Amino acid sequence: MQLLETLNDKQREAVETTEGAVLILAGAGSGKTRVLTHRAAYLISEKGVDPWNILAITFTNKAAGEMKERIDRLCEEDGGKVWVATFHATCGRILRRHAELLGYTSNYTIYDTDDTKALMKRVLKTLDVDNKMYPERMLLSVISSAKNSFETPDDMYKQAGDYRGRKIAEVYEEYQKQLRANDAMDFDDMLLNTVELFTRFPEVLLSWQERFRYIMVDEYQDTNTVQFEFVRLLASKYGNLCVVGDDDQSIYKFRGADIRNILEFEQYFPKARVIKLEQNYRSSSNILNTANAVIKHNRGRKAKTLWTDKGGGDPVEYREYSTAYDEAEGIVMDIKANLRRFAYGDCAVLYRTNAQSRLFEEKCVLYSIPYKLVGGVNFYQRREIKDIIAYLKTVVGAKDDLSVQRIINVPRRGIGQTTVTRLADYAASEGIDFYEALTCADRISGINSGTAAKIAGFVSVIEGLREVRGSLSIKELVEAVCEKSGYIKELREEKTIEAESRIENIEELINKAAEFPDEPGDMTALSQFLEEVALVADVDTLDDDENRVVLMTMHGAKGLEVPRVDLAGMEEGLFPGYMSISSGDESDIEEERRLCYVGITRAKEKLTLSAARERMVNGETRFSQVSRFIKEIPEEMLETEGKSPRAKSPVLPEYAKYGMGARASGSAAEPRNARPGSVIGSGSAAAYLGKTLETGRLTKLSYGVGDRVRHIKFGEGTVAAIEDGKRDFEVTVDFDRVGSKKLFASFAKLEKI
DNA sequence: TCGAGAATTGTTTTT
DNA sequence: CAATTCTCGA
Repeated sequence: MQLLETLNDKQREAVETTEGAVLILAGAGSGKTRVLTHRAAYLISEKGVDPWNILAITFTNKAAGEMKERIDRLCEEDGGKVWVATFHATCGRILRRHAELLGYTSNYTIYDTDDTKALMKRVLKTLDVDNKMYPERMLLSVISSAKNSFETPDDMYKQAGDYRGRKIAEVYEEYQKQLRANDAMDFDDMLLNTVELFTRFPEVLLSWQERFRYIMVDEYQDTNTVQFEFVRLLASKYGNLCVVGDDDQSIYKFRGADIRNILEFEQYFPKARVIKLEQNYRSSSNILNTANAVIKHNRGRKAKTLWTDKGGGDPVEYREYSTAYDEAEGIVMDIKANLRRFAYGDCAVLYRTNAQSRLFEEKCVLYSIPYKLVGGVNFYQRREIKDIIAYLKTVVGAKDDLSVQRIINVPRRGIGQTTVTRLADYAASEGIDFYEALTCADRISGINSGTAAKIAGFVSVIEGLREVRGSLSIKELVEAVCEKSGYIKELREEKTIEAESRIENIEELINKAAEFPDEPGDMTALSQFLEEVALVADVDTLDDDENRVVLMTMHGAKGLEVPRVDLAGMEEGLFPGYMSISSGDESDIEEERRLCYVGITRAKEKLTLSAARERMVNGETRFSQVSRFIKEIPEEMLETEGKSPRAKSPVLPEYAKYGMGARASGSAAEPRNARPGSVIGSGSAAAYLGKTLETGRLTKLSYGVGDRVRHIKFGEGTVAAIEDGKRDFEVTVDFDRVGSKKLFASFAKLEKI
């Protein structure tokens, strides 16, 4: 039983409780991955469970790979047979098997964010909706949250309070229709459809219940309602469900994650055993105390106190720079100066937004520091990669119009927008696929013979590839696509550095294809390859063994641990972000605070926090105050280059403004508090540090009780009451969608309609 | 049809 | 300051 020897009492309890529902509340760094891997190994080697019957769901593919490897190492039998995958990969694999039952082909396509955006554009065109009034981004996010709460277009239509709401429901309906027509699913659909499959076909559900008798879910705090339902259904026969999570690390509310899944787990599973892991093995006590100091400002969390028997370690540092440039330089130089202690691979720079990465990247290049940038544009989302993938999809015969339209003129074939529109219209009127329309282009009115010949050229490229696909491996097929389509040729002729790196990326894709095990002509394998490619996240490409500084967002850093961490951009308006401050909803701030907690707890030995007083945002210089999260840390816990940060009196730039850039204040959309020349907070050190944060007061509101108003996030509603509070008006609004909320007028930015 | 240059507009976070 | 969209001339 040496499997259990390396575990503490609580961990051991978690491993040994194999039957029934178990909720493991695992604080940051408390060894939850250890518990999960040991639990799987214990099930196999001590309880004699067939690895085939175990399902473990992780948050990223990288985590899945690592967990699989560790389980394998722990047990002599083949732990490799344990199904370890993300929610999306799991659903993808299940759906491949039963797609026909739901009216898809087993060849169905997965649409990523870019694809759905393109599709939405087309939806707006077919419905003749003004995309100024209804931006795609907003529509997609509304649809996504609808899907995450099982809301159909019909439901949405019935619930809609006004014209706008009904219009959005119509868009949702058409969007789904077009997805269907393209035999495609977006990320949300993958989960939704699996749940639908399980509910509509009990015999299918039963077969999977029999398969997965033991289920474990990692990062449970970030599951959404649909994922919860998926897990609940699967576990409802045997009831062996073990979830591991930490409510303090729930950072994906914007993506539909519902923290109630963890807070109310015991209500869903009354017999659930709850086990708390509170000993932290990762961070020094100075770091841990800092994390605790911040997170304790959140309400509505499960009581727990992380502790460690580690010593204090290095003091946590806080550095304030005058510009974001200085900040990047300071951090990078400091990493360089401390190389004896922390190798490049031991360092991570974390920030709130991807946009911040550029400065760090520049400085790393400047001082020739090896770095790895995670996030931003995913490898598989690069244009050239998506083009090749689109070719592959077309060649396999996926009825994905979007893919065909994407590549019909790539490389240049002289087939323009007008022609594509004509073809699409024709296809729509005849009720055929877009590609089919291409094969009879010469019969379509409005297309002249010259254009028809160009289209025929494209068709013959595809047909030629279709003829050979049966005898080629995936790798060879990718090569054939690059060759026959003239894609590589066009890039070569460009002779720019840009084109050069595109070619390199394509070669990288060919390498990936070569690694994929398949027989020549195996179309199922090709579908799998395309699916895998669609579900790769950027963190997945992170290789721990490389000796490079990691640059990424705090979201991306979840699940990671690094000896040295720099948290950059600790400024009000950036972190916590402007949106969370202005929404007037305290729970938004709490989510940011959890993110801060996640960031802090990534560090094992050394943590440095930093802020810049001045930073370029949207081409405008923005001045900010120090993040409230810094102020939540007791002064004596922070070391600030000998001096206390609060004793310093920083010089306030003349046009200091709170939150937004200069343009907004000039736009006169609403009365601004800060006229140029009137410095908020009077420039004294105390005011700068926000002890007496003075946002100025609105003296008049543009709306009154009974007026209809619009809120940037909650949508439309009616003003129920206005109270003249101490420092601001407190406005109570009954929102159509989200119910009644109390907001501060100066933050909420309500718009009268 | 297509490219160059102008204009506009935008901010979280990601499977 | 981008990145994307728009506009216009060839």
